[in-house]
Amino acid sequence: MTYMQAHRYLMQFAIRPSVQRTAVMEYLMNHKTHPTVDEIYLALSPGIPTLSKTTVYNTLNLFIEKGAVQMLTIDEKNARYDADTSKHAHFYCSSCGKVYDFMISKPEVYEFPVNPQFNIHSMQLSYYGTCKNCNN
Amino acid sequence: MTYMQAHRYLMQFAIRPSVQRTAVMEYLMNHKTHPTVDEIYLALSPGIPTLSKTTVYNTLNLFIEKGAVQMLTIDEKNARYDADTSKHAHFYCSSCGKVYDFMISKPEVYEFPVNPQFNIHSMQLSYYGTCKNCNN
DNA sequence: TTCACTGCAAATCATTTGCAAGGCC
DNA sequence: GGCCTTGCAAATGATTTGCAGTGAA
Repeated sequence: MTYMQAHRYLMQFAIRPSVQRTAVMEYLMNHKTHPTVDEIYLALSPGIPTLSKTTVYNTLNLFIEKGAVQMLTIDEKNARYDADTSKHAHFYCSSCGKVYDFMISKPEVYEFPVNPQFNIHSMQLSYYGTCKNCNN
Repeated sequence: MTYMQAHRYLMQFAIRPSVQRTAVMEYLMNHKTHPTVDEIYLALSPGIPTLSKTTVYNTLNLFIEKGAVQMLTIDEKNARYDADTSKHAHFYCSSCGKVYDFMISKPEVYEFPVNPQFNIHSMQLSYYGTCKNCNN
């Protein structure tokens, strides 16, 4: 995924593509590891020395508002961000703290239930446990 | 749900039932609103004037460790706690911040998927949107 | 020129830690 | 006595806010 592709993607969401914003989106598209704010900041700092963590926060909050990324609440310590808004679940390893994408083969689990009490906008399906690397 | 029932429930999990611990468990059993630490503390303070928030934190962490309650990560602001460990989903209203229990009729969504990469201990199914009270 | 964006510093808020006092076996 | 529990105060760490400087349309 190139810088220009991230640039175009932002325009689709009517997000003005500044250098900082495009770099954050490019990073999210290329690193499907559901990074934290700190990880994004540390990764981009060398390339953009003036980057501040405030801008990373501002940028991610804007992306969420515009619907370009999803915030994951799977990890109680830090917010994590996912630019992949397609239907998939996540697995959180409580040993190493990594968040993995998790494809569930039953499509019906992703359907929004019908309930007159609730107007559902989105959902999150999260599994917890230990990953293979940590089990051995 | 009485104090004595909460007391017995704690014993089942090999949790020494102090006055503070039993009061926290009794509160969780009687208020299925997925309270935050602060809500629990504020509710119990009048009855137990010496209670400290540290003790509420200690107590809830102990309950989680022993498997007597589940921590919900549905709300990115505060941890929330649920003494009902049976299979059910949750709905988070992004307008009023309330967390509702949400029964999903399809039992298959609660089944742990089989995947050699992951050793699954638990899951959370969370829906986001606005509730009926906030829509009107 | 105007207005949105950026980034530093300070503030806020939830949670954890250190530690001393109290209570139970 | 010894250990577990409690609770205060301080520390930590993520996130937000205030605000002034910068840059683009």
